[in-house]
Amino acid sequence: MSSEELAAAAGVNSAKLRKDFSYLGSYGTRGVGYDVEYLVYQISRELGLTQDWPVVIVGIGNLGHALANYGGFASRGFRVAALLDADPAVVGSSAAGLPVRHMDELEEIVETQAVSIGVITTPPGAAQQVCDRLVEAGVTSILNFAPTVLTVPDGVDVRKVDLSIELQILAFHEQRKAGEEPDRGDSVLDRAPGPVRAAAAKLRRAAGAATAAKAEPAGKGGKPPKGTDGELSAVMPA
Amino acid sequence: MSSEELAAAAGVNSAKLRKDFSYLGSYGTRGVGYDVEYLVYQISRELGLTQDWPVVIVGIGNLGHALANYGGFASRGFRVAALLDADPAVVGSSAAGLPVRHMDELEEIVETQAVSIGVITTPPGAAQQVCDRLVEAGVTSILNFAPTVLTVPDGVDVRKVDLSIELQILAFHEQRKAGEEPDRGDSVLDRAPGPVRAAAAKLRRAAGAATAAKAEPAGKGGKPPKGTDGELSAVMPA
DNA sequence: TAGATTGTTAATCGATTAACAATC
DNA sequence: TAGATTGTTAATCGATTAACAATC
Repeated sequence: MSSEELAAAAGVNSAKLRKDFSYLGSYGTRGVGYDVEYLVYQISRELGLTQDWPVVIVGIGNLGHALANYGGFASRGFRVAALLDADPAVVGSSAAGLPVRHMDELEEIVETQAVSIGVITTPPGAAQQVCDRLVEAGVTSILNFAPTVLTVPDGVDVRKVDLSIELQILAFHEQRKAGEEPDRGDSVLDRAPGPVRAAAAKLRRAAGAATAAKAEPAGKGGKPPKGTDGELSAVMPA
Repeated sequence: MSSEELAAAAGVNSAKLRKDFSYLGSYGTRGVGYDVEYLVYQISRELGLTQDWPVVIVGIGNLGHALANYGGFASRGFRVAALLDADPAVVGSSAAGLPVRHMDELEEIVETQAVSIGVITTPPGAAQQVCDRLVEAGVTSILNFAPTVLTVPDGVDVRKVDLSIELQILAFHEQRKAGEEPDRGDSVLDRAPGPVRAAAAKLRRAAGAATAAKAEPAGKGGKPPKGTDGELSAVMPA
């Protein structure tokens, strides 16, 4: 398949696609194109998706359960090495066919199964303590679903998942839809500088058959800079 | 507080911070700085976080439960208007203090409570059908947790949450850590072009006291382009 | 008024893309 | 060999940042 076809399918520029691929190596054939299966394998390998990654999930409430059952993990090479909880009422139950084990077994599990990634789905109050214990046991990457910022020593990676962020992005666009004029004629945004105009265009596409204009009261104080209409293109994804 | 102080706290450049703020309006005072409380209010308003956003959650399994209980929603102005499920065994139970209602009540709920945002936490097989029904009922923004790509008409926004993406990012860095030389001296990356060097530096920071080098077998075929060491800076966040 | 800091312009930097030599 | 398409260079475009006039 040619870079042109791949780029069309992915919705990107073909030169960019070729340049990005070139960072991984030289996996195409001039005059022919790319072998898709081979390409997928090479990218997967570079991303670490061909490896087996044992993970422990700590805190088996609803979210812990949901993650244990999540099909997307297994298909990307993540294997649940153990489900752990500190609550004796939960320990011994099972989720996704695995027994919930006690936190005290953490160290042994991490060591014997060479676990380097831990997932925290505890209540916020317990998260830092669990995190410290994971790190102490030898875990060097932590995925945190608890709404707390975790402190870790150098050499440990933490990523925080905020389940409401995507909802906030939707609400932002929803708010803009409500403010859109049903009339699709010229707008001050068409005369705005490049990035603002692009963002406005995307917005219009998204808004489609515009919803009824619900007037939003103008904020007190301060007027938006000329030609931007208070556009948040710089901080909000389309 | 001055843009300099705010920028230091946020870890960004102060000129960028002022420029970004200027897209929203003129909320600072020359010679003085920014009134933080006022600024927070203005940004929140622009992002739509000062509005009340009623949402429906469809599919009350573990993930639906977890989201219904998620504290981050309420604090950002999201109000659960209803929990819905098609399974009679689940309808009538309660989650987060709310009753689970039957899918058939969807249309009435969306209309009477002016719901414009729907959250889908059903199994993948049911997601498109649920999505169609939400759209039909008048929902114009959909947050999809089911591992399926949804098709929607123009004017409807969809965002898909893949719970394994952050885990994949951690695994990517974990893989790089394992390949890092404990010796922190010069590396081919220090002679690489700008973006690659920057990514390498970030990686080193993250890796901290390097973990023991676990040799990763080189992939068959194709060698990385000169000076990049197969770096994925273009596609992977730090 | 003198000092401080914003909002914005202009310069710089980096990322994207057009163009093309290399080569299948 | 002629046609096609990669991998990469150079040009373009856009985003970041330094600098500074405006002004509190």
